[in-house]
Amino acid sequence: MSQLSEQEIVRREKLKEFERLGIEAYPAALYEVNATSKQILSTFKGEEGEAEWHVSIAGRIMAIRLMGKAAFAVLEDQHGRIQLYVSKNDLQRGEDSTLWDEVFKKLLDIGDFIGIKGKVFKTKTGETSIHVHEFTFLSKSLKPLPIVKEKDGEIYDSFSDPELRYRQRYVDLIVNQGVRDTFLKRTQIIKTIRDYLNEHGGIEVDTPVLQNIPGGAAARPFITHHNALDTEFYLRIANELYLKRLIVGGFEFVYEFSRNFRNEGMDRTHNPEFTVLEFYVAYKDYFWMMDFTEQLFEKIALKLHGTTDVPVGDNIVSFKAPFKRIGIIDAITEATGVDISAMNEDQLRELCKKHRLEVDATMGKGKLIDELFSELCEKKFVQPTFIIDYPVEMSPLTKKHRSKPGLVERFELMINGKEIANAYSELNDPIDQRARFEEQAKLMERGDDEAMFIDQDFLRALEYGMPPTSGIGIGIDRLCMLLTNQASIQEVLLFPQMKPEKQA
RNA sequence: GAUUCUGUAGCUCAGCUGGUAGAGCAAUACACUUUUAAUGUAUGGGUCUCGGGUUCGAAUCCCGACAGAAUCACCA
Repeated sequence: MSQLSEQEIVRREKLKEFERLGIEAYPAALYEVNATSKQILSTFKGEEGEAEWHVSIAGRIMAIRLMGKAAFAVLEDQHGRIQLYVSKNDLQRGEDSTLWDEVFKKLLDIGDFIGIKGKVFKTKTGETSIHVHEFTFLSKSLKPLPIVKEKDGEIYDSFSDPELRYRQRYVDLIVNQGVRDTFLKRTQIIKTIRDYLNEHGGIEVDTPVLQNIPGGAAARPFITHHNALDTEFYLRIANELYLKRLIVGGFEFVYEFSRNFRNEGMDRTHNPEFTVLEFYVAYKDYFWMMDFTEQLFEKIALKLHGTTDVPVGDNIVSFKAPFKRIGIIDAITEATGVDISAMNEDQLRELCKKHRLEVDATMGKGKLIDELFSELCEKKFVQPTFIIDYPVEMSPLTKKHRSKPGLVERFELMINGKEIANAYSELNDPIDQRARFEEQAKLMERGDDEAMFIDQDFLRALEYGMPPTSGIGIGIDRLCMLLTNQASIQEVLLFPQMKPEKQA
């Protein structure tokens, strides 16, 4: 604990004053609440003849404007802020004016929690307020909050240092109006998805985070150690292979909001732990999945914004289904003007070099095409677009295309120049799957540290037979960034990863 | 991981070419019974991120560390 500031000392001294007056600064008893700031503000009209409305509400004091024998204060509860009007007369108890002179005027600080009872009214200037006739101390705040002021939409003295905001998210949530709203939206997005999947027969499951073999994606994992087993485990990079095992087991529609962990760089679109929704539906293919996905996205946008047109940065993104669909080969051909469909690995490498893309010997045909696409095309897709039919080399878990040789039945959903979802007709041929894993093993030998491990148990499961299935992974954090119009992943994660704080 | 920028009061910031720190809000005291960035008067508050160096003298210049942001690389 570092040294206390002057203001912290003052607040601590007030605690002694509480004791002297016999008032509990941290009372144990519940406080009965029968209204919220939002309810009051949205229903009270202040018209003549309107019935008197006595409320009991609780929250944190965010401002005090003391004016002699009366005062205005601002109370913040979960739903918003409401103004309080307090006067000496109303807190007077016979001869005893302690509640006003001592408790309200001297001991109450910005940041303290109080409960109040009073009558709703409108002030001269027309602001709905509560005329307080009783107040109870609920919890004392010992640290001064940053004071953010606002007038006509203009913010003064904002609490804006990103480091402080993310490390002390609790303070950010208290003082910055709108931060709480972003996270409520995140919750609503997830709830909308969950409801939608449940309505369509989805079963929510939990699969292991600690895995022997980190499978289902190309990424570097975190490694941890189990003491009793004296074994290394990996934190999952994806849950795909486990969900498919459940399809083998007879579930026909499973989903999981999967916290995944990847030991890679951090920036404003990457956090070491992040959330992906994956779901798998038996007897479906990737065409069905595109239909289902665009319906889902349209529904989320409507639920959240009441419209399918969502502002994202400088653009308006339309989530109105159906979304555009284009083959990845066509997309690259369009961007480069060169038909790459018949090119071999060396020709592709040359093309990459021509566009000044970094390539090396470990990159196979699939990676080269991926490179071309993500460098030359990805950013162009602002409106939701399904990029479909990827080369087999870059999709080791995807079923071969039913009619296009060399391709697989896969799509990625691009929105605002970013990949938001990735889906396929799942590869369920165990012989083919084994061959694809062996390809990956070769890539690993060539030095690709993101190539997949061979998961023998997963192959064994497939050998028992998996129905034709379509599956998808949707990046929930990025979806939330889109729908809340945030440019940084840290704005949609309550506690984004940070380097450990140095203790003084 | 690389490059650039940033770190001064509880918060947001100022501090020119080196002379030992300032504003607004917040706090404290007083005044004010419908204010709303309330107002007025007065007061207090700082190991200038940390550690070295140059200098008579460093918030300021140099080196290093720590933390954050932006861009790039890797990736979702």
